[in-house]
This record gives sequence, structure tokens and C-alpha cells, in this order.
Amino acid sequence: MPELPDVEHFRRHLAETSLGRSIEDVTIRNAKVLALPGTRLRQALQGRRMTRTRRHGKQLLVELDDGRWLALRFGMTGRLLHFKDAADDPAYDRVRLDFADGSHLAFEDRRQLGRIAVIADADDFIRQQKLGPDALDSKLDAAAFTALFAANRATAKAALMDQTLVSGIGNIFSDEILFQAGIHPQAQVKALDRADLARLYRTTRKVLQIAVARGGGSEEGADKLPKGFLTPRREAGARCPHCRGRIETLKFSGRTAYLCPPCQTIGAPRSRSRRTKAAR
DNA sequence: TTCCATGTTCCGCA
DNA sequence: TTGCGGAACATGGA
Repeated sequence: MPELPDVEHFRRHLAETSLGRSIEDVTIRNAKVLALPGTRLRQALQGRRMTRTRRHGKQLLVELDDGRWLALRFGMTGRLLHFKDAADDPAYDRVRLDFADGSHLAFEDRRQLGRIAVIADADDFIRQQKLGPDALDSKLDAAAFTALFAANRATAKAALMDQTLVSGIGNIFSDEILFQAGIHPQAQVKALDRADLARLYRTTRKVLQIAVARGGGSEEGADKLPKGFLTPRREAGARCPHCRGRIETLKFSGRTAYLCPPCQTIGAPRSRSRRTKAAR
């Protein structure tokens, strides 16, 4: 589920519910999601308060009152849930912060592909992870975005999902952005002209901003997205919201892309029609 | 029972 | 050097 808009939603949830609360205990249900031994996580957190949140792409960073940071990565199935009543403890709760006031913050992650780390400095961590600028960073203007992409030799979809280029976009939102920009997912980035790249930039920002404003969107939030979006139509027998044609799928770069070929002609490979199939 | 899945990382190949 | 395909991770839903 988590791409930039979802992680932003988790960030706001944590900020609204958990900042300033004293962490009394840390309950570790499954240490697989930990990047450090459970005893060290507990030592790092017990008695501390979280003071500030940051997000960089899909990475959520939370500052502690001793200046260290908690770094949360959600994998495919991770999410955060603050609750008071023990009965609301989610089924796939892996790590839970138990606050002194009796409330809890659960890191839920069914497939256990998320990671929790404790780091000394957020900016150092972002550099170490080789993350590119956050896709909604105010400093990432059209010129900076175009410069990053102009040097790339991958396909448009692979480039959008490359976290070292720009951070925060995954499989679902890369499809959405390319659909709205009219660009074929297998278009070679180097074959796109300036106008295409400028539109790709504007579309990236618009799509992510709308998804953030609507509270996420790559899964449960999909039905909150505007009618013209492709994301809610990643399903059997789907019709393109623009032309009513069939949504097709394409497998490459290890992922399944959803697209509407007639609406996404820019950079389309000639062999496209042989390699796509109608969405299930 | 089999296939597939929103992410990340690693390996081997071109 | 860069990009890509495939596999692995672990689990559950269709």
C-alpha cells in the first residue's frame, strides 16, 4: 500500500496522536521488521517522547527528545495505527509503542517487509540510503526535475519508481502519473522532449498532491480519488475513465503496469499491441 | 492448489 | 556503468 501519499497520511496520523506522549514500553511481536536487536530498540525508546516528524519519499522519520530518530519504512503492507482500547490492537501488529497515558501506536505489517531503525541523523540517513529528492519537495522545481530525468536512460515507469532519482513514487502512482500525462510506461525517458518532461513534472506534482489531500489512495483510499483517475480501476474488466476503452496490463521491470494504450501514445513501443493484454 | 500482490535488495547478464 | 529480469523475503486473498 504505502507510497508517498500513504506515508504522508501515516505521518499526519502519528503527529496528531502520538507526539509528546511518554513511551513507557515497547512491545515486540515480531523482530523481523527490526533493523536492530529488540533490546536496543527498547533501550532507545523507553522513557522517550517523539517530538517531530519528517517524511522523505516513502520513509517516515520521527525525532526523539534525545535528538535521535526513528526511521520507519512500510514495505508493501505496513501501516500505523494509534488506539486506546486493547481490543483495537490490529491483527498484524509487529511492534507497538505503549504510552504512559495508556494509548498505543502499532506498526502493523502483514508481510513483514517493512523496517524499523534507530538512526543518529535524518539527513545522513537519507544520504546513506541514496534517496533522491522527495517528489513533493518545494525545491524540486520543473528545471530540477527535468535535469534529473534528462540524464536517465531507463523507461519512464522505471525512472519514476527509481527512489534514487526522485523519492516516493511506487508501482501504483507511477501508473497513475503516466496515464494522466499520456506517456506510455515503456517510453524511453531520453526520447521524451522538454514539453513531455515538463508535463510529467506537473502531472507528478498534481497527482501526488491530490492523493495527499484525499488521505492516501493506493489501496483503501483509491475510492477517494477523483473520477478521472486510473488507480480505482486496477481491476477486472476495467474501462478507461477518459476513452472508455479497456485498461490493459504489461509486465516489465518485475512489475505489472496498468495502462490505457490509446490514451498513452507518447513513446509507445511499436510492438506494444502484441505484448499487452486486457486487464483481468 | 496455484497464482498474484502496493516494496526493497541482491545476483547475474547484456 | 547502467539497466533489467528474476528471485527472495513472508503472508494472505482470490
